[in-house]
Amino acid sequence: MLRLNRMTDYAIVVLGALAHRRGEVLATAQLAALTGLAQPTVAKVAKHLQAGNLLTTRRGASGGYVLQGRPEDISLVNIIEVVEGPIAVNGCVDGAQDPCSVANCCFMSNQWNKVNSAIRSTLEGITLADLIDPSQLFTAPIGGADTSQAPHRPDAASAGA
Amino acid sequence: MLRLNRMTDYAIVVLGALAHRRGEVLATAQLAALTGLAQPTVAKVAKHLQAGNLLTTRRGASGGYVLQGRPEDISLVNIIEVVEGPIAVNGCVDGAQDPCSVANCCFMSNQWNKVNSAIRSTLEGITLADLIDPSQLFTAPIGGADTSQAPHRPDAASAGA
DNA sequence: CTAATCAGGACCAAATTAGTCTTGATTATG
DNA sequence: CATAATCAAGACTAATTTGGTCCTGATTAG
Repeated sequence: MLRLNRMTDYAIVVLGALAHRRGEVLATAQLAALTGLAQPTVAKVAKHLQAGNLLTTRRGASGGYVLQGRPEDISLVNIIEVVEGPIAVNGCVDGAQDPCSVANCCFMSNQWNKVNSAIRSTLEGITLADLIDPSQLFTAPIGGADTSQAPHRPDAASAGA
Repeated sequence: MLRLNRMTDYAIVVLGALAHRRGEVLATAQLAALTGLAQPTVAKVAKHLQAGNLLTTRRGASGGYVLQGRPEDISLVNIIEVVEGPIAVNGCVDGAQDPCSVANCCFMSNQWNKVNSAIRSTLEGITLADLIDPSQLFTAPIGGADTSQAPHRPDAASAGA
């Protein structure tokens, strides 16, 4: 437990693909092929990332997405907060989305804030560059049959067929 | 996001109450009164904690629960893992309850394990004693009207009435 | 013996999450 | 200029998870 959303996982995989092809404009279809995710899912994730300025967009024919900034400069906190909102172990920490309603939050609030910022700074120290191991990443050609190394593919069957 | 279960919050509050009355045997009814939680909820949480050896039990009339061990020796990881199961930011880390099905888990698995153990060791350094501030804790008498300082009370209305 | 209390689940309801689909705006290309 | 490709935005549905309640049985003090 203490899980990340699956969407966050997806986001990281998508960012990984973009990082790998730095500078290239990749459309959702290409990203879907690279990551093994379904195309609508890629689109949904990309929307979040776009809104969070983690990638830039080019609309229209031959449009797509480009990673914004260097992988070493994108921290896990960054990605998580763009996709899931502020990190908050419970409703008692500052910035929680559905704050604990008791008083100005309960008496433990102060302690929880410490816990939260401890976790936060841990995640801040980890970057996209750390997460992706370029030597193993996305070795399959676009549209290739071998997407078997792609992570998290709930729709792996259709992707593989 | 990256939230704890509410049950974990409850567990901590319950443990806090037991820590405050160290040595005393407290029944679910008393714990409910102290914490402002509903009695069945206390019972449910206590069951978990009992199974995880975080508290000892005395059955029968005038039975109840006692904290097992010192608050300084009970870490947050301890509590979380007893209530929620192993800490796992996603299905790619060792010990996850619903492991990612791809290969022996995806190529990022190794990185995720690092992230996970970073978080884990952060939480390992925080104890029950750190979380509860004895000076403000559970000042209301048992059954007293003033439970307004108790945290997380979805059923606050009934508790206060 | 009786009443109080924990043990262990089953069960239901509500909230959240994941995933799909539709419609509309934008732009490269011929 | 027409067309096709592509992103934008969000509505909608289905599945899963979580939270909370309740019931039945075992244990034990008085």
